[in-house]
Amino acid sequence: MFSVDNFFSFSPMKSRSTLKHIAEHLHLSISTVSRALKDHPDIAAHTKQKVRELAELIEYEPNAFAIQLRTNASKVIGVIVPEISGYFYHAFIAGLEDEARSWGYSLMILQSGNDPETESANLRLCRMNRAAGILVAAASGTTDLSPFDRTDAAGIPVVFFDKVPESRQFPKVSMADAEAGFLSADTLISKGRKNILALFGDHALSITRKRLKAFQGTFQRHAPDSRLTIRHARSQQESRQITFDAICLEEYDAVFAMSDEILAGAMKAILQRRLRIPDDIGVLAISTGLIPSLYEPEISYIETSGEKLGKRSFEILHKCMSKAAPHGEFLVPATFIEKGSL
Amino acid sequence: MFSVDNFFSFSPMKSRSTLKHIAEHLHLSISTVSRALKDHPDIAAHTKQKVRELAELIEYEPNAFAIQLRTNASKVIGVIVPEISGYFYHAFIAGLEDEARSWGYSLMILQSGNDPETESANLRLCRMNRAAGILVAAASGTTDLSPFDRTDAAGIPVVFFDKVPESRQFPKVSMADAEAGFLSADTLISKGRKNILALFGDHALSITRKRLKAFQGTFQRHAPDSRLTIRHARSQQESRQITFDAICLEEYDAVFAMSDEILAGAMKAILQRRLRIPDDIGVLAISTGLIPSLYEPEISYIETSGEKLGKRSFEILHKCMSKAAPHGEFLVPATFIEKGSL
DNA sequence: AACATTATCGCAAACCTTTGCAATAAAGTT
DNA sequence: AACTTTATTGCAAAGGTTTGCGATAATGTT
Repeated sequence: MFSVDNFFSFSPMKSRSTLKHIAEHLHLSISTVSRALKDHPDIAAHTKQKVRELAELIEYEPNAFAIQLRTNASKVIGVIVPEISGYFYHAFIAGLEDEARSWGYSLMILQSGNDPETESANLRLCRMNRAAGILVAAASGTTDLSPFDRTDAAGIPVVFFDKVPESRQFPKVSMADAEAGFLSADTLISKGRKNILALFGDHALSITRKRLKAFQGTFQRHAPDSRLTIRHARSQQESRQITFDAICLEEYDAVFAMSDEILAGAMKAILQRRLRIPDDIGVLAISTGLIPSLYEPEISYIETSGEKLGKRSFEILHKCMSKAAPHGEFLVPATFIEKGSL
Repeated sequence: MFSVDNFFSFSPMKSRSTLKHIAEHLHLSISTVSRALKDHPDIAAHTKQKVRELAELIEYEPNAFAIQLRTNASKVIGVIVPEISGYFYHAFIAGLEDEARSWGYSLMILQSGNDPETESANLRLCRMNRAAGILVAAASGTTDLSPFDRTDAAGIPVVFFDKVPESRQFPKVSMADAEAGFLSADTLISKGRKNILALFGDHALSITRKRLKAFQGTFQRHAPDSRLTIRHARSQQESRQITFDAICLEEYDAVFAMSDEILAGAMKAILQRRLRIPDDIGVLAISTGLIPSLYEPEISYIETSGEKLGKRSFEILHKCMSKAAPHGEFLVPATFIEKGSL
């Protein structure tokens, strides 16, 4: 019938493997070829056979651009994060990619660098590429939500995660911060820790306030006689300094760190003072899990899994994309992972 | 002339802002509008003015699909890595994104999970999406390079990074492993360490062999009287066990870890034995930088920066995309970062 | 006044695929 | 024999943009 050679002699390889070429060499119409390849019932079995054979032979691969133009939809999900690196987002992205791939979607990753302007430009990119949906961890400076409105109006669902704005307009998925705070306090109480240095992040951040509120509330309710020393740190260095000063001044039962960054700082101070864990001092953190696994003994922690958040976020976004618009805020539960530090 | 209202009354917002609509409402042809928007000299100044105004008013955003179909090229770079998370790749991706964005490119991130089949599928995805170029950290099981050939034949440049195959066909960019090995040895020697426990990864990996060879060679040449204990570990746990056993049996000057994972294991053993750094024992690692910064004192390390590798990789790929095909292997230099552990 | 130049702009094809509908031929039904 | 079904395939439009070339009118040149 035909060989690879004489096919290619007609059209030299150069990505010229289109429906049209298959059609020409089989003396069929483009539409027939198109239907044959997607197993349309209208097409005769022997025709399908021939088409499939040639398609395989010349390694036909559909042109995504044409399909996307025709259907005006892509299988790409835009992801906008302040930074890819750092303690948290890469885990999120990994989990998200896993889930997305199993549904046939790919990820388009954009960093905002915490700059609302870049964020807006990235959003525009997603619109131009007709992303199927967008996941956003808002830049800390973002107050104007109109760029997101525009995206939403263009029919591209937007779901916020982790750093979510106040607005109730968009679906949001975040860690169960209150639960994590509660669980932290509960764990410390049940381990009999009474005199605790509790390190939190920037008080301006809602995540800090949520965790702190639940943490304090739980102590007041279930162990009002405990001694709680609350401190706030805005960086690893600050956390270290605060911890060091504190443990030099006084003996604590335990140190609690509300995040990986804070934990890293606190651990430095503890290592510097050469305190024994858990005998001299107990340690508990809210964490993604990597950092706690680096010490000896490993640090017990309340897990706020980036992977899980990623998977969950995709689920919510996926619902949004299939017209069944969910609404409100969704929480990824926190769980206690026991290691040897308490 | 016209108002927003009566424009929208004609065509209700629904992402219907195309060149065609601008043309109709301005009684111009599509081509004129297209040219006006890209400041083509053929178009009269006042026409450009009007077009731009309306375009802005209705928030015109070009349809990327149509452009890509027309030009058969996208501004997307495919990135295939074994895993996004882990000690290294997220830093790479972050650096790459930074550089790519400044050139107007976006990233499409795919995980292979170290599975050659998934890798091949991801490659196909990149082809279908006519990626402008592809960066690949090969899955460890990948031996058949034909999927990459096919991509290359389709006119999409492929550049390998980090995990690079033996083949000399594709450009490769990787860390200067030999240099890192040399630098490590040199640093240990110049700090006067004589009895060293040196921990390396899986000997089957080329990265291990390169670093080890340079490391050993340097000692033989510059400090042949040193006592080197070489050990191989395939995981954090193994590294820890090996280190623990070793430092229980004998007193070492220093511990050297050839990677973050190995370092993490070694540090656990050191912490467990409560050895003082750097007095009881010195520590040096080849690392990305995050892990060493978590201990007290921070660990000195030879930096193999994922960010830098990302930026460099983009540069090489960028050259490939502009027909100036570079060739061979490119190395990102390693530098010594001094902290307090030696 | 006849011609050449310049400034603007529109036509139409091309990129590749999908899909409603029409067309054709073969087979079955009365 | 006239008719309806069924099976198979093709036509053509649509999706939005880019671009070579042709068209028109206005201006400049001899």
